[in-house]
Amino acid sequence: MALKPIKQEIKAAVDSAIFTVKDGKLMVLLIEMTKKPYEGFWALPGGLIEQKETTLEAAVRILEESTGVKNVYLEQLGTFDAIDRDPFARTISVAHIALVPEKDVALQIGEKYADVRWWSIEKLPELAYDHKHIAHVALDRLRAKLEYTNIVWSLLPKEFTLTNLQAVYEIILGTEIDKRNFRRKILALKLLEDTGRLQAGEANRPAKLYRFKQRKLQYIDII
Amino acid sequence: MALKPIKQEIKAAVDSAIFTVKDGKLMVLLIEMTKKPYEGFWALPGGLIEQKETTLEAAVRILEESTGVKNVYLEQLGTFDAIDRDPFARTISVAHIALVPEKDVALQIGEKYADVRWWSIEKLPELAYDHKHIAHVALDRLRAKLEYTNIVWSLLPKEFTLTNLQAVYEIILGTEIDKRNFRRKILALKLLEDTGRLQAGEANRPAKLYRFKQRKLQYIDII
DNA sequence: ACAAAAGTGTTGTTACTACACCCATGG
DNA sequence: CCATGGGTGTAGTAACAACACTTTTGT
Repeated sequence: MALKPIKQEIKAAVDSAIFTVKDGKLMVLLIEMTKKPYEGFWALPGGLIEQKETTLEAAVRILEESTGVKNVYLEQLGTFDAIDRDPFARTISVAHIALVPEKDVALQIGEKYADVRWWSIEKLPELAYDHKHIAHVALDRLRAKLEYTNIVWSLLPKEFTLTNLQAVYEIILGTEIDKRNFRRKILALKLLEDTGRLQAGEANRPAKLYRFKQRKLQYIDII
Repeated sequence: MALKPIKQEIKAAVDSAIFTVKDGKLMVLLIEMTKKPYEGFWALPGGLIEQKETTLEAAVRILEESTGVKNVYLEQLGTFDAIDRDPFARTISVAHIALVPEKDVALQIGEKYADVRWWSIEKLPELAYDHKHIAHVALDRLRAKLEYTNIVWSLLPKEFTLTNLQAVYEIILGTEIDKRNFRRKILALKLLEDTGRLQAGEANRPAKLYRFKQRKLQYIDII
């Protein structure tokens, strides 16, 4: 398509903002880097894409390498390509968002990293490349999408109480929600079904367990 | 970031879905290709990105080359990277959406194309590569964004009547809207201001001319 | 005077917010 | 019997949909 053939020396990478809710906080997974000039910095898990894989496949691969999880929610966030975003080479990064239920995760410290762990999005360490920017855009997208889709399912175990669900909304949005109004609204959406079972073992009245009717992305009809 | 250095042979391109409203229809700009195997096919304007430009800069450049317009609304749509999307080489395409007011455009048939023209999105010709898919995703995004942002400004001239504005909504959304409800709602958003002037020369009562207070993207508060 | 588009209000319905008490269980 | 979180209803307000006639201009 180009008028004159252009000799491109551009690399294509993926980076993933992997979120979970843990200890009452929204967390993002970061890896600690070993190479200069970013030794000691943290970064979103990522890597170059291989010749015969799509960016989504690369994101799936990298997600499994760092967390051991499969079959989680994953979507493309966007492509970040500031010319100097990577000091080593001109690299464009196709960023993704992944959402995982905390208990599914078994963190794996790859040989190329110093460390891998969850960080609260409220206090992130210094990040390599443009990853602070990517993380910020990812968080905005997550918050927005919570409002008009059913993505929360991807952060919750198969069965959960309405209080669990409300807590996830409150944590991500950073707001308090009235319990009665929340329940009326979420049930009116007909996304959930009652499992007929109760949560046992707590020192209080047992809560009903619900599940999502569909564990895949649905847009909520605002009209 | 990669464990072993990977020899990548991946090219990075941009493609743009350039929309306008013309003759009461939503149109997209296509170029007719000259090279095999896509000779005679139409495609979204695009090209490889250059070493020292960002994808957004490349999209701006290509937009100006094909339409002569500058300073129009342009946003990244997403990256399309199916492995076999381009039969010549592994190419990932960062697709963009551009919105232009029809009267600003002076189409320019570049030397590398057989033809350039507007096509109604209702009846597109056969498209090269995965451009049918990209065009479809672009249209979905445009429709969605019409609902929660003020992007319409980018399709209208500086001054316009409320009827003009309503027509653009109806054309893009493909629905009819009640005139009274539409006016009440759009004015309540406080995005418009009355210019104090009237449209003259029509064989009917002259309509007030309005303009957007801000000609840049704003999100509409749903709350 | 006629055609053509501009402009304008009301009513019924539905969704949203704010708010406080009783219930079932474990210890 | 007490502490803990689970569960429920109502009233006032705001937003929305549906609907028809009068006004101003050019010809």
